Amino acid sequence: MAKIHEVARAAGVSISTVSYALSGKRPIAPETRRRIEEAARELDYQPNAGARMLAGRRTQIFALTEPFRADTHAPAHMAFVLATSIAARKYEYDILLLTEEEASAGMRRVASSGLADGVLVLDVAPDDERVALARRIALPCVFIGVPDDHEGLVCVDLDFEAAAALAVDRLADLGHRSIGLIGHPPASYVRSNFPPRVRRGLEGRAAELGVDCAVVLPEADGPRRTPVRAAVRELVEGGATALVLHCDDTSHAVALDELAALGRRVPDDVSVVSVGATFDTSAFHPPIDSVPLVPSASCELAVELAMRMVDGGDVPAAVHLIAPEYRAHGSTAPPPSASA
Amino acid sequence: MAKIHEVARAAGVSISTVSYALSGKRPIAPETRRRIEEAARELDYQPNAGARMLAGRRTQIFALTEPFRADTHAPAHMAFVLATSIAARKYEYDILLLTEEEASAGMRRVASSGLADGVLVLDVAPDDERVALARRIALPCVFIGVPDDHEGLVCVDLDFEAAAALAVDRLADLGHRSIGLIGHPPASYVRSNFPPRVRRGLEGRAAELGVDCAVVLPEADGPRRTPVRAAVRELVEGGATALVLHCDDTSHAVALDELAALGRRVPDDVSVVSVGATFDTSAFHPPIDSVPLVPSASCELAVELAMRMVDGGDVPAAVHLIAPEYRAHGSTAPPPSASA
DNA sequence: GTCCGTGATCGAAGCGCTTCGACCGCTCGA
DNA sequence: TCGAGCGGTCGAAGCGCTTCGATCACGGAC
Repeated sequence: MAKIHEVARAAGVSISTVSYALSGKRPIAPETRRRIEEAARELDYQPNAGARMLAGRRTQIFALTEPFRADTHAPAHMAFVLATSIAARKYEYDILLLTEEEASAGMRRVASSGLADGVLVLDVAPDDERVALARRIALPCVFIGVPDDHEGLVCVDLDFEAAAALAVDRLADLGHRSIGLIGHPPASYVRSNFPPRVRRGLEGRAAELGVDCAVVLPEADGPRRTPVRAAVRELVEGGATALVLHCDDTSHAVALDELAALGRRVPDDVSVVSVGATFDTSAFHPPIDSVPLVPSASCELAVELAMRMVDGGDVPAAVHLIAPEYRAHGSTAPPPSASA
Repeated sequence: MAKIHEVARAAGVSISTVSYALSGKRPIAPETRRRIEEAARELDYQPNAGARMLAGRRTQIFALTEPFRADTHAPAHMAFVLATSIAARKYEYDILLLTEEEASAGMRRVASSGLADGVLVLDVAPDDERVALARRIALPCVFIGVPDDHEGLVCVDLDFEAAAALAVDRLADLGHRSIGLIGHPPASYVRSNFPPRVRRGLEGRAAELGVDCAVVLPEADGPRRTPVRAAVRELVEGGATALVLHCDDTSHAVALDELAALGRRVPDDVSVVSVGATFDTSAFHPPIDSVPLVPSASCELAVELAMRMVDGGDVPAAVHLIAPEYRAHGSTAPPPSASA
């Protein structure tokens, strides 16, 4: 709770010199700077947040709007919140949490009270109500996810189409001619923005390559995940030699379990690739190849763009897609027919 | 982005009158107040956050420290974060997120820069490092959870001992003389503060009432939850006529599934009670009686205490335990032997 | 030797709000 | 009738910081 004038007195300089020394905005003699820094350290000086906001026109705060919908997949979203927070701290920014109904009312409030320098929008729905708001408020907004109508917005996201296509490429390269997708529950294809993109990417690239492609979207249910098991059986018995998984971690585990129950070995009998997972697919038995969704990648880019906007740099209003990356863990191989 | 002087001009009064009218801290003539409120509404006036912090010595912000440990159960913690945020908004407070390593460094930073009026501590470990920090900083701190060493701290939590005891009471009242507890994985009994309290409460009350009591702590594992199934079998075959569940939602579902697989009906053959669950146990098949852990109850009390401390009221440094509540959903009945 | 440019530092003016003390006119009790 | 008291309002002093000139000493160029 030391104040700047105490530091100034301790260092034998004026208040403004302290400010310039600490911000580096004007040249200060090395010896003077040293004294000031030492005094600041000894007094445990931290500039008062309110005063800084008022005088500096910078709050050093980003608002994070996160609706926490009932169907929000908690672990994944926690990972995004965490990644955002860590990315922001690298620029000395803090995160103010705006939840629920507050996601919209809060955005407005934060904008007009000048509580934050920018807004990061998480858990984006295809028809997100925050889109309209983002266009209206005079605050940099970055969407992590892509709403249907994203004109004039700055969005960041994994290139899900390319991610799915990458998985298809890999499998096709190995000689697979028939692959199956186990997706999220059907409801997710309405509420979230990315499941349809994975499906599109997969089917599109499969068509380009002349690869057969079946899609099953198992309903969500209890711990038995019966629909997932049924999906695995359906696809494998239908002749698929490779499975692409785009679903939650439990479904991954259940799918592997079902393959084992069917006596199909991975990767000898069936190849498996995960697309868009935020969890660690190398921890499964067996470890699974993955084209992951990396929260820190999206969040770091989002924060970087937000910072540029705050600093007055101009950032193209566009969807900034992050290139996918294939992580091999040994769950893919040529199909049995090819080696036979 | 309207400023107070614009409101003052529009309403034909001085700046201070606007401030008093809006804060209610001095009597203002009804007609004047009306004009001011109207002007504020029309200009969409929101006091500037920085100016307010500086002049008012109130930030209207609570910091929330949430370490997001790897073993943190995401859905439960998201529920707490959300509940805290909602509780805080009732007092017009916002939540600033402090995560990870930042949980400690951030507490210090927030305290000495005056960014928040108080700190809410979530996901408390028995030997939490934030305890020492809380004693050192000059900011109201409220722990949601009880660390081992809580002297001088303000803590809020469900009375887990009483919750477990309540479950035992209910079962004993119905005539059960042998009950089994299926708890969290053993590791949780070291890392978290509440599992041991449930166990203590259960065993203690069971001993008082002369009820047999067996405890199994199944290891965490994959989606099959084999250890949970084994635990159910072990307890039921060991003669338990009632199960107390203190574990995650998947384990609940698996336990019910295993009972069904064993041909034991709930509640006719086996009674089941859940203790300390944050999820909805009435959604299971069959619905399960519950002595729940209600995030909003803990968080609302925590925020209320924090507000009192901010307002200078004195709050006893103590563990504020919340009385448990029994929610019947039809999963308990007298044991078969009693009715036979 | 004078002048000017430059690096280093300082003083003071805000930033937009809250709050203290003062003021003014009115009512009511003595 | 007079003054105390009070409801209602205003002006101004900060809150702690950033930042814009201004200042000053010093060296090099002419």
